[in-house]
Order: sequence, then structure tokens, then C-alpha cells
Amino acid sequence: MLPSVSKRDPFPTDKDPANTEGNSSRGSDKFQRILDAAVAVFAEKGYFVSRVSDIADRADVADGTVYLYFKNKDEILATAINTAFDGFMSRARTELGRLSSPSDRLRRLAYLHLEAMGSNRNLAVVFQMELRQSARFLSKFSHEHLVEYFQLVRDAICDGRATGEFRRDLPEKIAANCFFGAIDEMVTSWVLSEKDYPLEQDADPLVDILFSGMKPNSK
Amino acid sequence: MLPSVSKRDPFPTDKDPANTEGNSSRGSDKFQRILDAAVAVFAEKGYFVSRVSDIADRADVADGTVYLYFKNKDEILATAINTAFDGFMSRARTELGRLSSPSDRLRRLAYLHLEAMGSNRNLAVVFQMELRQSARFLSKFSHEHLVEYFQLVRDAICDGRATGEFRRDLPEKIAANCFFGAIDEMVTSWVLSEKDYPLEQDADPLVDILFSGMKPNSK
Amino acid sequence: MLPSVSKRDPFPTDKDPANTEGNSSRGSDKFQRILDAAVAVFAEKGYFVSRVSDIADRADVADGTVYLYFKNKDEILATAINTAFDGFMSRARTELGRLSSPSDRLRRLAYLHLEAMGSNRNLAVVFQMELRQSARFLSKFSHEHLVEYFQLVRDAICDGRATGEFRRDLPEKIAANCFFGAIDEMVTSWVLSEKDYPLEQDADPLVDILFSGMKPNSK
Amino acid sequence: MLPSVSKRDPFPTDKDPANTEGNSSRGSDKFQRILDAAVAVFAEKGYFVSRVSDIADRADVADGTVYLYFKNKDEILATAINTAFDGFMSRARTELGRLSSPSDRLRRLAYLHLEAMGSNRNLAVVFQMELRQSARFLSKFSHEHLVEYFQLVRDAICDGRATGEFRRDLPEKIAANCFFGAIDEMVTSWVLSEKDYPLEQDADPLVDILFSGMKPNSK
DNA sequence: TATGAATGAGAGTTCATTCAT
DNA sequence: TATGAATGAACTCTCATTCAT
Repeated sequence: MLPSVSKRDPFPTDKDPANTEGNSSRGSDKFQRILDAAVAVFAEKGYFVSRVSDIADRADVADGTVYLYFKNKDEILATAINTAFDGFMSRARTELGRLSSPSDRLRRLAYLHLEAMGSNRNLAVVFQMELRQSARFLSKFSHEHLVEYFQLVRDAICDGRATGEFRRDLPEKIAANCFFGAIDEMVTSWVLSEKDYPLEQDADPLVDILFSGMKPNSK
Repeated sequence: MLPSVSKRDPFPTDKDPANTEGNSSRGSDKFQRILDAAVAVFAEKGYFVSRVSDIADRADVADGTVYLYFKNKDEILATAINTAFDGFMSRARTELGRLSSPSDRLRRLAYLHLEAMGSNRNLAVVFQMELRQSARFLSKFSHEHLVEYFQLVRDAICDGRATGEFRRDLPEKIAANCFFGAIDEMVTSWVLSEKDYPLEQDADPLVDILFSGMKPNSK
Repeated sequence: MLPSVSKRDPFPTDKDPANTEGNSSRGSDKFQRILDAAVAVFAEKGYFVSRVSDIADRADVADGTVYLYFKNKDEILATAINTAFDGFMSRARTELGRLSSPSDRLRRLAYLHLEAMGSNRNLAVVFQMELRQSARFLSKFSHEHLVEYFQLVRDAICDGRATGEFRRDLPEKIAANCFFGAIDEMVTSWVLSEKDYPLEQDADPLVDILFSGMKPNSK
Repeated sequence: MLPSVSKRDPFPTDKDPANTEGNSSRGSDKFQRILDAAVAVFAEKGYFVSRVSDIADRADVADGTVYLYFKNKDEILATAINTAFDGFMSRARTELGRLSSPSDRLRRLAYLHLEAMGSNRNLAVVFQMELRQSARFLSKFSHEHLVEYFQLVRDAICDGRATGEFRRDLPEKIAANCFFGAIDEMVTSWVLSEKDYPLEQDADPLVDILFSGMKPNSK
């Protein structure tokens, strides 16, 4: 999942892979290289502490080259986040579309979320550390993405209440926050720990708690 | 709760600087004024985008004055976070100490957490937006504070499993993450929304979900 | 010689030595204390790197107090240099006045010079390290003092040529430079060395070289 | 000698930046231009009073450009001094190597020293005014250079005593100090005077004094 | 006199961005 | 396309000096 940050290439010109000079690597996956480098650098140092030249160095391109692919530093982060999010959301929508049971959908969503994050630590770090911050200054992203995600959750909860899978009196917004918050915290916790355990393994126990609660089932 | 960021004033001298004109705020307590100004500015623009001169302006002191009270910009944020956290933790520990039931303790903690955040929006913004980021560069703070908080939660869960209030097979760490994550997300959600509803009102429904789950109680 | 930097006190008011508060040290040799502190601090770190507050700390007075005795930082250095120089020159003139032989006068001057410097290392450091620099920005001092000193030397050389003690064709200015330069370098060398050998012991061998040369006396 | 402060240009690319207007100096060789500008500015105002922007202005580059060629302000001074010194020492060693007579070597050294200084007044000012000061804060330089120079002098003196050209009882260190101090003072004197007489013309009379003394040859 | 908190101009340095090649 | 030297605005922080007490 989410092996790389971008799926959609804003420069679809498939420029000739044969380079003028003897560049050992190929000619032009530069867009992707810069994006991956940026995620790595942002993950390591944080957006504001990262320098465009760090990214260029890591991507093995000249500083100026970065500006052939991105308008500015902001846009690099925005693109990284947006692309990853779009990729995730489209996958999530596809997968959830196949499931009819609301609780199955939530369980699957939790799994996909954790799996996506667990499969790309750098990206996970950026998401957990930079996303909230960036909402403040990233015009593109803001939290529209999160709204989409939340809609998925709220729809499932809504449906679940209708079908009786969830309590009729379940407060939709609060429940959605619990769901997202719990998963999000699992990721943060994983990101902050040194260990690299498979994050998605916790999806089921987590969902069990959310579905059935911490207390023993009353008779 | 947490009406102001600091309790200890290292400069208790009731000095009055250049107070000829209508200096709205006091005239002394510069430490507190700078700290409050910093929290407001950080809340508005984010730590990195905030300029020390913004803080000085807001506190109505000269730029240099900031450095009489704080070693550098980092330390302002660290002090704001640490003071608030210390205040919260000491209050929380006192209050929880009075309660014997583990589930009562968690319910109370959720309430105190939401109340604390809800009573100082600027500080809440800083916590939700800057805390994770800051873990990366703030030597003082890091996430030791969070560890303390989590310990409170895990102790309660542990006790609850022992007393039978919680499921014997409840995975402690995951449950603690659910608890914290859910509350944290409530705060984030509140912070991002324009509305200023009383945050603590959601404590009970939230805890109900965590305790009893989203599904209807099985028979 | 030159045990302290100042002889002439611009604040001759012998303010009551009994202090209002229980200041353990006496009441008011503050001018001198500041001056001595300044020389020590300048010697240690250099004029520009030294902070007025370093001086105040060392003199055990408040920063503001420094400005009761000196117009500004420049004036502290100027006063230190001028006072020391005046003291030296007046002593030198007195002593040389007693000697009729031009070569005796030069020999005595070399001795006094080395002795003065050797008796106050801090002051010597300031002289050797800051004097030339300071000529550039110290309006008071400039090198008028050096001109006085050189005049002493040139007079002796002039007289010596007249009496036949020195070669008739001895180029006066060059010889004076040799004399001053040689002594000055002895001091610099002493200042840079860690060792604290008695500087004036080198006066005689030095003067011997200047008088008789490095080569064996022809026939 | 020493017409310019640096020999090695790390940026030999003959690049032409924004050279539309009548850029008096070249257009490339920024390294050299900055170094020369720095020496001129340091000579005029002294190291500490000089601002990096003064240097940039004089070199006709942007402030930031200075930092493409030098790590910081310190390094500019260090480079200026070191380069000049290295150039001088290598020239001196070559020239002295050709002379067998110790006294010829010293006479030549005096000439080279005065000539080098006399050929670049700005550099001479920096040497005379900043060198001692800088020993205190310039990690790179310190007085290692001077030690090299002194070694040249002491070797010659030592040899001269062995060959009988110099007195057997000539105190080596004191004599070396006299030699260096005398020359150094000639330069200082020239630097402080407004006049621009050819400095090296005084080499011979100076050396005559040092070799034969101020007194008439006995017998 | 003496204090030291407060000031604020100004320094060195960084780095996102540009643009001639 | 790609480069990377060059730019210069803007930042943090320092410190000489002032002045109310």
C-alpha cells in the first residue's frame, strides 16, 4: 500500500528516458524522486526545518530543478499529502464499496488505514507530525481530505444505526471521532516507537473495543 | 482549568515600566504576558511561522525583553507546554486519587481533559497543532509528558481488569490508545471547528462508547 | 610600577566610605574597581568581545553604575590606556631627567618600559593587543601618547649623536623605531608566552644589541 | 609582492552574473573580489567595526554571496591573513634558500618583509592592526605563522653565531625579537603615517643598526 | 549614588527562489 | 530540461545605553 507518494503525474509528458549525459539512473522520474525525497526529509526533520536543498540533495537533482516540478516548498508538501490521501481514499472507497455491512466497512477501513500507514513509515511520520500543522498554511489541503475520510466513517455509522448494527442512540459525530482518533493514535504511537511491528495487526482488537466496549458485555 | 499558561512568576517585582499611556494590560508580570502572547501567536500562526517580534508586539514589550524571560524561542513554547501540562497533571492526579473505581477515574480524566482544553482555546490549539511537531525539536518536553498521562490511563485500565470492571482480555495498550486518541480527536475537532461549544459536554457520551461500545449490548 | 590603571580620579569627591547598606566591601572606590575590572576583562577577551556587563560583574557593580563613571564603553578603554600611559610618562620623564648621558637615558627607558609592563600583565595585554586597534576608533587617545614616547627616544638619540655617543650618521627615525619596536616585541613575546619571567631582566641585553649590534665589534 | 590576498581561486568558472551595467571589476573571481574588499574594509574600519554588508557592498555582491565563499566573517579575515602569510613565507624561504651567509639572509628577509608590506597598504594595515587581536579569536591562524617567521630569523642568528658573523654571546631570542620588532615597527610607523614612501628603502639602514649598533664602532 | 529591567537598533546569517547558461 | 551561483528579504538574538525607582 502506498509504496510511493504520487500516482498522478502532473507532467504526463513521458520525456525520453535516454539522457544527454551519462546519468547512471534513468532520465526522468524526477518528479517522483523529488516527492519521495521530500517525504523522507520532512519525516526526518519536519517541514519547517527541512531545506529545499536537502530535498534536492536527497533526490539527487539541482536545487533549481525542484522548481521545475513544484511551484514552491509548500506545494511539495501539499502534493505529497494530497497524492497519498487520494490514493488511499480511492482504494478505500473501492474496497468499502464491496462490503454491505456497516461494521464490516469500518473494520476494513481501520485495517486499510493502519496498513497504509504501516507500509510507508516516512509518509506516516509526515502525516502524523505535519498534517495538523499544515492545515494552517496549506491552502490546497486544509482538512478537506479529512472531511472526506470522516464522511466514510459517518456514513457507515449512520447506516449501522439504521440497520441496527449500531446502537440507535449512538452519537454519530462523537463515534466518528472515537473511531478516527483511536486509529490515529495507534499510528502516532507506532511512529513514535522505535519498533517496527506490523501496525495493521492491531486493527481487529481496536475495532473490537470500539464495537463492544471495554467493559464486559452485560449479560 | 488552565486559565493561564503559567503559575510561577519568577519576577514578582511590581514594576511599572513606561506606563504613561493607556497600557491595557497590567505593567508588571511580563513573564506571564509574554507567555500568554506567545500562546496566542503560536495558536494563530503556528510555531515556526510566528516571529519573536509578533510575540513581543502582542505582549506589548520590546523584542529584547522577551529574552530577559526566555532563553530563546524554543523555550517559550517549551515553557508554555510544560507549565500547562504540569498544571493539568497535578490537578488530574489529585482528582483521580479521590476515586476508587477505575472506570470512574477514566470518566473523570476524560472530563478534566476536555474541560482543560475547552477552557483555553489558544492553548488547546497549540497543544493539538504543535505538540507532536515539537516532540521532534523540543529537548525539554519531548513526549515524556504524554507518557505520564498514558500511565494514568494504563493504571486505571489495569486496575479495572483486575476488579472486573473491564474485560479480562482487554489489550491494555490498545485500549489506552483508544481512550487517548478518542479524546484527543474530540479536541482537534473542536479546535478546527469555528464553533465554541462546551467541549466537556461530550465527555460522557464519549466514555460511554469506549466503555460499552458502538454496538447494542448483546442481550 | 603601574599597579593600578588610574592615578587621576575624575571624581575626586571622596564619598563617604560608609555605605547605606551592608556592603561588605568599602563604599566607593568604584571608579577604580570598574577600571581595573575593565582592564582584566579586556585583557581576557579583547575590547570588542568584552561586554559592559562583564566589566560590571567583575567590578561587582550594576551595569548602570558603570555609566555613572564613564560616558560609554570607549571611554573606559581610553581612560585605562591614558591613565596608565600618563603615569608611565611622568615617571619616565622624571627618571630620565636625572640622567645626562643619552645612552643611559635610553637604557633606563628600556628598563622602565619593560618593568612597567612586566608589573601588570593585564595592562600589558591590553596595551599589546588593543592599543593599535584602538588608535582607529579612540578619539581621545589615538597615537598622541606614542608620539610623546617617541619624542623621548628621538631626543636622546639626537643628543647622543651630538655628543658622539651615537654614530653621527645614525638615522634618527629608523633608530627610534628599532628601539621602540625591539622593546615592544619583547613585551608582546612575554604576553603571548605562558611563562611569567621577569620582563625587565632582558632590558640590558636588548639595549646592548641596539647599541653595539649583533656582529662582533670590528677590531 | 603580495599584490593580492589570495592565489588559489576555488571558483575558476568564468561566470558572468548580472553584468549588464558597467561593473568596474571583473564579473567572475568573486572569491578574490570579496577577499580584497574585506581587506580594504578591515583596513579602513577594523575587523569588529566592519560589517559583512560593508564587504559585500564593496565587492559588489549580495550579502548572501559572501557566505558562498566564506563560512563566516571570521573566516574571511583568517583567509586573508593566512593566504598572504603563506605567500610571503614561501617566497621568503625560496629567496633565503639561495643565500649562504646568515647576515645576508637576515638582510634579505628584512627587505622582503618591508617590500611585501609596502606593496599592499591595506593588507599591511590589517596585519599591523588586526593580527595581534586576531590571535585571540582566530582559531585557524593564531600565531603559528609568526612562529614560522621567527624560526627563519632564529635559524639565521644561530648559524651566524656558529660562523662567527654574529657575536658568540648574542642572546638568540632577544636578538630575534629585536629584528622582528624593529621591522614590525617600521611597518606600523609607515602605516600610521599618511605618507606613502617606499618602505623597503629603510631595510638597509635598519639592518645596519641591528648588525653594527647605534654606537660608533669601537676603535 | 546605585540599580537592573527595559529598550530597540542593528548585527550575522540563512535559505526559498530566480535566471543566465 | 537542468543547473547551481546569486540574490536579498527576513529572521533570531545581542548588548550598549537609559531611566524610573
